[in-house]
Parts: sequence; C-alpha cells; structure tokens
Amino acid sequence: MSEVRGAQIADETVRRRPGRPTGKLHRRELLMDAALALFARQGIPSTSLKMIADEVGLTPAMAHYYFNGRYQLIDALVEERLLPVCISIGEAFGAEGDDPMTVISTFVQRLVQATEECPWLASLWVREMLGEGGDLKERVDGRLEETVGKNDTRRLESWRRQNILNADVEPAFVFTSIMALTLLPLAAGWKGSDSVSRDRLVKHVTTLLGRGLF
Amino acid sequence: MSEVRGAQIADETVRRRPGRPTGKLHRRELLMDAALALFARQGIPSTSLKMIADEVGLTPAMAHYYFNGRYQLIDALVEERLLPVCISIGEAFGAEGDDPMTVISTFVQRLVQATEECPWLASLWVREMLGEGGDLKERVDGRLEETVGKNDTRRLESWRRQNILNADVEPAFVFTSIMALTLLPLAAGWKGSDSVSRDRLVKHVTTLLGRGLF
Amino acid sequence: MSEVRGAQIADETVRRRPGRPTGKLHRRELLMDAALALFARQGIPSTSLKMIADEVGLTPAMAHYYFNGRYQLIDALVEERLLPVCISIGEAFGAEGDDPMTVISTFVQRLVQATEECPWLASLWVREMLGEGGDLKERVDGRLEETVGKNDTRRLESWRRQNILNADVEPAFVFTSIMALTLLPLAAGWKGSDSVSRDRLVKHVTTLLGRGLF
Amino acid sequence: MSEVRGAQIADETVRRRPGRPTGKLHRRELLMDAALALFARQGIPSTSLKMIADEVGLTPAMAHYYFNGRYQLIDALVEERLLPVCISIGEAFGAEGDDPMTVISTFVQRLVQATEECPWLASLWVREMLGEGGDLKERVDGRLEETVGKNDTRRLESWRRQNILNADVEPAFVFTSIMALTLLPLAAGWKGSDSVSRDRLVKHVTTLLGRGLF
DNA sequence: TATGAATGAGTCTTCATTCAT
DNA sequence: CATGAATGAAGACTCATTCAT
Repeated sequence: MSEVRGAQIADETVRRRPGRPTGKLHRRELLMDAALALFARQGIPSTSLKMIADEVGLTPAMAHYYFNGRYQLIDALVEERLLPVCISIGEAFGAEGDDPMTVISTFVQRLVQATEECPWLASLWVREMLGEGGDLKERVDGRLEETVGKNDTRRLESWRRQNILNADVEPAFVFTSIMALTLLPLAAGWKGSDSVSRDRLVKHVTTLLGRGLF
Repeated sequence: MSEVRGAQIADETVRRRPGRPTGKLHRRELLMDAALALFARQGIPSTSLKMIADEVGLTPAMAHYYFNGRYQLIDALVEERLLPVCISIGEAFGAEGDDPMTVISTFVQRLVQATEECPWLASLWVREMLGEGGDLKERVDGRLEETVGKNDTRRLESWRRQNILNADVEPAFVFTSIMALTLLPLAAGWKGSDSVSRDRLVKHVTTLLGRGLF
Repeated sequence: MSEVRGAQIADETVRRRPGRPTGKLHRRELLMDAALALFARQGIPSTSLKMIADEVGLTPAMAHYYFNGRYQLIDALVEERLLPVCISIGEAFGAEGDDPMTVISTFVQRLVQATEECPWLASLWVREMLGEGGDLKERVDGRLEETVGKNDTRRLESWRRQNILNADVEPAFVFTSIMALTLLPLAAGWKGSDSVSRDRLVKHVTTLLGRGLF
Repeated sequence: MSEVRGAQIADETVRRRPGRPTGKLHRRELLMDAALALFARQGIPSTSLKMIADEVGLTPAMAHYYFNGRYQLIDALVEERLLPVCISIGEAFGAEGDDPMTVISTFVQRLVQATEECPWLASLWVREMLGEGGDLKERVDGRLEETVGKNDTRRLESWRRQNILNADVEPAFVFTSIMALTLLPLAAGWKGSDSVSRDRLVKHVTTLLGRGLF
C-alpha cells in the first residue's frame, strides 16, 4: 500500500533536509498530523485551531497562515490524507476477475492495515462521515463517488445478478456492513495496535462476512 | 417495549395534567427532546444551549435553569432517556434459556424497533459513544456495565465454552459486531423510516450474524 | 421638524422612567448615539464595536448583544436614525405649489437645522454615502429612492420644462450641488454650533443657489 | 499641467531605464498607484497593505519594505502624489491681476482636469480630508497652508474689500463652496470619464459660482 | 418561575510588523 | 532585494453561565 502517504511525508522531508528540521512543509505536515490525531480523539467540532497549533508549538495565527483558515485545513486533510487512503483501499473493489470472497477479504485486510499507518482513520470515518452535518461527509462523498463508488455498486450488482449473494441479504447494506464490522471496533476504545490483534480482527470480519453473505 | 420512554414522556406529562400544558416538567421534556434531536443531527459539541432553547421557544437562560448547566443536561439525557432504552434493549441478552440465534435475533429486533421511537439513538451511539473523548461514553459506559454488560459477557462466555461460536470468530468482537451491523446503517444517511425497510435491515443483520457467528 | 427623532429617544425613555436610568432601550440608544458620534468623527471602518461600547461603559459583547452584530448595528442606525432625518428633510422637496427658490431655501434650512440635533449627519453623509464601497450608500440609497428620490427628479424635471433653470446649469447636478454646498462645510472641521453661524451658512448657500440656478 | 505627476511617474521610470522594467523605483510607483486606487475606492482604513501588494503582485512584506510601514506609505502618497497636484491646482489662485471670474473659472477647470489623470483625487479629498480623524487631513493641511492657503485668503480678502463679493456670501465659505461643487459630483458615483461630461461639470459649477458669488 | 442583561473566556480571523535567510 | 515564517494585538462573534429583577 505504498500509495498511502500519511504522516510519513513530514518525516521524509526531514530526512531529505537534515539541516532544516523546521521547513514549511514539515510544519504543515506536523499540523495536519496533529489535526488528524485531535480530530480522531475529540471530534472535529471540539478541536480548535489553537489546540492543533499548541500540539506543534505554534500560534493559532500560524496554523491559519499555513492553511488559510480552519475550513481549508479540513479541506487539505481530506485531499492530502483521507482521500489517498480511501482510494488506495477502495481499489481492492475494483480489481477484476476475483471471486467475491477474495475481493472482500482483500478489502478488509487493506482497511485494517491502513489503520496501522493512519490510526485516525476509523474514528474519523465513523464520527464524521455519518449523519447529515458531518464535517467530512460533504467533502469526501462526492470525491469518492467519482472513483471508488462506481466499483462498489458495479461489483455488488454483478454479484446480485449471479445470485451469489444470500437471498436474505440486502445488497444496499453490504458495503455499509463491511465498513461497520471493520471500522467500528477500531474506532471504539479497543487498541488493536499489535499485529496479532489486527489479524484476529481481519479473520473475525471475513469469517462473518464470508459465511453470512454468500 | 413499554420501558422505552422517549419523546413520549412529555406527552404523558401533559396527559396527566391536562389543564397545564406548559408546566415545568413539560418544558423540561421538550428541551430534552430538542436536545436529543439536535445532538443526533449535528453532534453534541456543535449544539449550543441556545439552539436547543430556540427549538422549544425558550431562552437559553431557562434551559440552563432547568438543568443547572449544559453538562447536567447531558447527564439528564443519559439518565432519563438513553439508559432506559439501552437497558430495555439489553435485557434481550439477559433472558434465560434461549438458543443463541433467538437471543441475537431478539436483540437486533429490539434495537431496530427502539430507533423508531428514538430516532436519535443510532446517530448518538455511533458518534458519541466511541473513541475516548465522546461526550456520552464516560457517562454511559459505567452505568451500563452494572446492568447490561454483565449479561453480554456471561452469555458470550457460555457460548464460547459450549463451542457454539464459530472458531474463527472473536468473542470480544461479537457484541460490537452486532451493534455495528445494526446501528451504522441507521446512523448513516439511510432513512429507514418505514417498517418495511426496518424489517429488511433486521433480516439482513440476523442473516449475517446467524450464518457468520455460529 | 418634530419628526426627526435622533438622540432624543434615549432621553425620552429616561424621562419616562426616571427611576430606571439604565433600561435596555436607554443603553441601546446610548450605543447608537456613541456609534453615530464615532462614525462621524473617525469614519465607520475605523470604528470598532469595542470603541462604541467603551464610550458607553459596556463590553463589546453587550454591544453585540443589543444589535446582533456590527452589521446590524449599522442597519439599525440607518433605519432608526438616518432615514427618519433624511425623509423629514426630503419632504421639503415634495411640498406642492411653491416657487423654486422657496423650495430650495426651505430644503437648505431644514438640512442645516437637522445638523443641530444630528451633528453626525453631515460627516456621515459626505464620508460614507459617496463612492461605491460606502458602508451606508447601499443601505440608504434604495430606501430613499422609494420616498424622497421621486420628488427630486419630478421637481427638477418640471423646472427644466418650464425653463426656470439656468441654461448652463446641468439638471442632473442640481441636487448634488445643493447637498455639496450645504453639507461639506458642515462636515469639514468648521464648528457651526451657534445659530448665528448656522444662519449665515443658510444665507450663503441659498444666495449662491438662488442667483446661480435660476 | 506638467507638475501633476500621477500614475505617469512609473512609466517614465521605465522609459528612462528600458532594460530594467521592474526596478525598485518602478515597483514603488506601482504600489503607490495601487494604493491610491484602492484608497479612493474603499477608503484608507479599509485597505490593508496586503490588498495593495496583491494588486501589484508583491508580498505585503515588500510593500512594507518599500515604505517602512503603512503610515509612511500614506506619507509618501501625500508628499509625492497628492501635494503636487494640489499645489499645481492652487496656483490658479495665486496668479496676479486676473478678474475674479477668470480666477475661479481657471481653478475649477484645473481641478476637473486634474481628476482626469488622478481619478482618486475627488474621492480621496472628500472622504479623508474632512472631519477630524481623516487620515490625510493632518498631513495635508499644514503643508498646503504654507503654499496655497495664503493665496486663498489673500485673494478672498482683497475681493471682499473691493466689495466684489455678493453681500450675502460668506467669504469663509467661498473656497469650500468651490471645492464642494466641483469635487462632490466627481466623488459620487458619477462617472465623468468623457471630456464632454467633464466640460459640462465645469460649466455648471462656474455658472453657479459666477452668478452666485459676484 | 422566568427573563433580560451582563460577563469573561474562547472561537476564527486579519493585520502590520519583524526577522532570518 | 525579496520572501516565507512568525508574532502579538486586535477584529467580530459565540457561548455557558450568573444575577437582579
């Protein structure tokens, strides 16, 4: 999953310029890291620019300077952090020719692995991508529809036509079910930091889905 | 499910005192109704006391007066609205002697039905009961542990011992999986207002769980 | 010119309720008085809500409380202070049957008299009603057009048709000329506080206009 | 009117140094042009250094660098742009031996012509040279007094002694009246860009003054 | 009980200015 | 020369809370 560039960018910058550990890029990325961490922990509306700036040792005015406003900071997070991960994960649904179980299993695996580099992913998705007023939903939904969304519906439609899907299963809920089963435990307090726990989650989810869906 | 007292409380109050349709109790309940609706729609941190008061045609000062502060308003919501519903639903896990599938099926059914009277339930749970800084988690978690929580773990432990649970399924994730599969679609934009859609969701979830878990 | 209610409103309130010198109405009017004074002296954009509030011994938050924002404070000033004066003065142009010189003379007289009760009038008009981005222009222009504006153009048109106007005089500039001759000296540093100076200004302007226009 | 150096300075600079079209002098003049345009359109207090710099494609830091601060930028505008125009126009009042009508007529004509090269003149004068807190008044007033002001008062005093002035006309208001009649229409929305309109304004004003004053 | 008034802290944002590079 | 970075002060506005009435 090399496409997923998360908090690494900043460190790479540092590595490339060992003598200037506080370049503009660096601080920008640090701010985004802090923002994601705080957003995931406290929710977006409870997190002020000052909190984010404090985390990096900057003034709120500087946080504003880098992003031209709180709103644009969120925009930047979506564009540079959230969307790349989502698209990278979503590609699992686009791969051709695989049998349903492999598709879903790969997807879940990628999803769980992504949360290793992006610990904020689960919490952010669950808290801000649902409902109507979510700060992220409006921004992400449209963007994802263009890329990933089409694969979902196409795949599911194809499975439904081939009667692969269990009769009592609602196609419209399948994708949500996968996301729910995978992300909710991660978003909850559960600290699945070690890879063993992570693997267990993957197995748990794929088992449930494999037996339940098909 | 007579134990589930949602928005009805207020009306009952009115019925009990037909001559004073705007008594203190009534207003208190109206405020809680408005608070729950707004909390579910916008999230708790984005909802000010003024918004809640406006919704009912009261002043923010009165909203404060009735609950002695915003914090205590949330306390009251938990105590008088959220916990009763949760306990009522959770009892499905406590009933003796049923086979696993019936227990879960009943639970899911109750859960979905509860969202009919309490449309705020799913959104509130998903948004504010996860992570660490959730406004509700700290308040609800302890209280639920005392009552419902024990049943969960006891039941799951018993199933595990009897080897009823699928080997690849993680007992610690079972309860979360049920909640996730049921509440996430409800919390998402999906408008499952009619009973048909509701029934389809129940069938979808129970099918997934029935085949997947056991 | 009894219709012109300026800073008096507040005092009337006080007079009516001698025991409560700090009622809401009172403070609101005091704030508007202070705002007009500061706006006239420093210009609208240079005057912060804090300055206005300080003048009355209130916090900026209270100034906001009374008017729901700086923008709305200006709205209130226009509606409750500026427009009433303008309309009252403008009626001089609407009176029927007078000969041109009397019309203009009355108008100038009213205008000058109005600045006695509303010392802010001249400065505010000259500084904020000209150009394009004026804070007042957009608000006042439309509102005045409905009432006073029609009289202007009708009268001027009628004079032009009767060949009363001097041939070298541009009808489109007549109204502006009257305003300019009267208000600019008042807006400039000149302190025409005593009635003698005021009368001299009226005589000066009417002479210039009387001989020049007709 | 070769003394009036407006936006031309910059181009002359370029012409003088064909090889360096973006020298320091050039940029300085460009900044002053932009400042004058914005000051005239929006008023001085509403115009930030950033806006001015943006207009020329420079950074605010550079704008600061060229003038050592916002305050000094305004100083430079007065010294290098505003005063030269004012003095050049004012000389009309200093010329010896002309009859009153010629003096005034020449003055008005120069004034109107000056606004052709300096479209900011009228707006700036009307908005910032009146009242007490005007950003320009304090700077310009003293400087003009030394040069032009003396002519004014001397001429007017001499006219008054010769009983040339109309009895009902106030000598102290004469100069203000001329400025008001000429600049106010120009400062208002009226777009007198074509020379025809300009000539009509000159004729209108001189007629009014000629018949009214003497 | 109920409200308008009041406050102080905190929100985001803008600004002129400074400074190291 | 020129700029990006940084700051502190100030801007308007919101909020939960308090209090006198």
